[in-house]
Amino acid sequence: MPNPTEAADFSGRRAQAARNDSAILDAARAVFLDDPKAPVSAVASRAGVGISALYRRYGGKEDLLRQVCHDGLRRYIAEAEQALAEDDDWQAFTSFLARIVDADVHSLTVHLAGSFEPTAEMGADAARSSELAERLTRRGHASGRLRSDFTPADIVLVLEGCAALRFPDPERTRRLRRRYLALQLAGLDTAAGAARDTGLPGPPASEEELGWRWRR
Amino acid sequence: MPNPTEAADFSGRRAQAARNDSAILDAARAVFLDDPKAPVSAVASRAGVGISALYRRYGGKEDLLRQVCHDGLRRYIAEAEQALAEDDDWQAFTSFLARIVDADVHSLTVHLAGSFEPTAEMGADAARSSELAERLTRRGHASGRLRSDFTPADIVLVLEGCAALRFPDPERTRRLRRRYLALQLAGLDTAAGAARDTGLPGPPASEEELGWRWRR
DNA sequence: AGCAGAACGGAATGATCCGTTCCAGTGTTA
DNA sequence: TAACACTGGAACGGATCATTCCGTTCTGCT
Repeated sequence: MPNPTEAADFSGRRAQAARNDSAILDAARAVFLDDPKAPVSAVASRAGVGISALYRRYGGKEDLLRQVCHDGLRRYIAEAEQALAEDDDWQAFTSFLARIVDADVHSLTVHLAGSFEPTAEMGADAARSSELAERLTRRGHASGRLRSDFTPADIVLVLEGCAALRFPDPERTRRLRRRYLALQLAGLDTAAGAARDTGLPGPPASEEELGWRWRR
Repeated sequence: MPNPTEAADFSGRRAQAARNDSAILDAARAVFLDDPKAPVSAVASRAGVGISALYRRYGGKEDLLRQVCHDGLRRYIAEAEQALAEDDDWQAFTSFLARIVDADVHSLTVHLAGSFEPTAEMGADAARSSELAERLTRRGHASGRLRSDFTPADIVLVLEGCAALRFPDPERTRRLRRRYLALQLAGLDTAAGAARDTGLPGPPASEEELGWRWRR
């Protein structure tokens, strides 16, 4: 039996299995992004496989949902870390938002929340993602350009507003989301003159308010 | 038989019928706002009436959906007209956005689109609402404060981003939406210094792109 | 008082949808 | 060629939901 870690070039059935692994996850992401309540069969047919190929890998729909969501969370963290690696503080902050919008990773988490029982590991990753967002916000403030009444919780809701925009063509969707992200950044950036007279109204969302979706 | 136009003070069954008329529409708005695919029975129980009271008034679910949506469209128009009555150009523009956000009327249209066959009258009202939005945008530009690359199509998407924010408490939802509306207005308002260096990226949405939801 | 019927609540119906299981077929490995 | 891993998709069973139907209550009128 070949070493399963070097999963490079299998032929026939094994190759198909390896291809199916990612095909199913990709399909699941695409399908559930479009409709969180889509049937499992839609994922299978989008992936070009039978239902059994899917059930061989996942214990059930909830399991699949969880994996897709957790995968999205991991991407979120990866993007945040990449952004954090930028030298310029303001650049780190803005590129983070742009990255998340481009990766279309936020709506995944948002729309799927509450449709499965989260694992402990997901909880840990979620905590890590919050911490990263906070670091990014601090760097934004440190740059002197981010308006002072902007909080990490605002990141979540700004991204959510962008993620709500959806069009048939994914690339067009990305471009339009960028347009409104730019608009909000203009409102955020004191170097652009924003926040000259008034602060943002109302308190930002609390942690508890943001966590509400996850309850089922 | 009493004159049905003066629907003021009926007693007993008639009064209940009159009350149910609005109770059902209110319930339908609330329920479908929360979940566009909610069952008809959910609307009935929320309204505190039986299913038959509902089917007595509407030909079916699609009919109900259509009425709710058309009602929302009419409110949209009413708010736009009120805003247009403001003296100050910039005030007219901003208060329009605030009004629509407060009335939570936009997400209604957005989420329900495509789930019913629109009537000709709805088409006419939709055209009217576009025209009003365009007038409001022109006044924004006339005030000299609205950044020049902002178009009427942007209104739709800004509102859509706000409408995507949703929390268990409606009042809290309203407040938080206002927060992000304010953020976007800050990015829109050249008097706040926005748009000093860069324009918004990407072209705005076209009419066709915005109309895509209505196709079924 | 007594009747016709408007209006109602909610159970019954019938169809559809969907998650999951099952099985026969196919290529792979030894 | 025998054992096996994997697959596609049909079949099953439960759940959901729009709609219909029926028995009851209340109103307005004679």
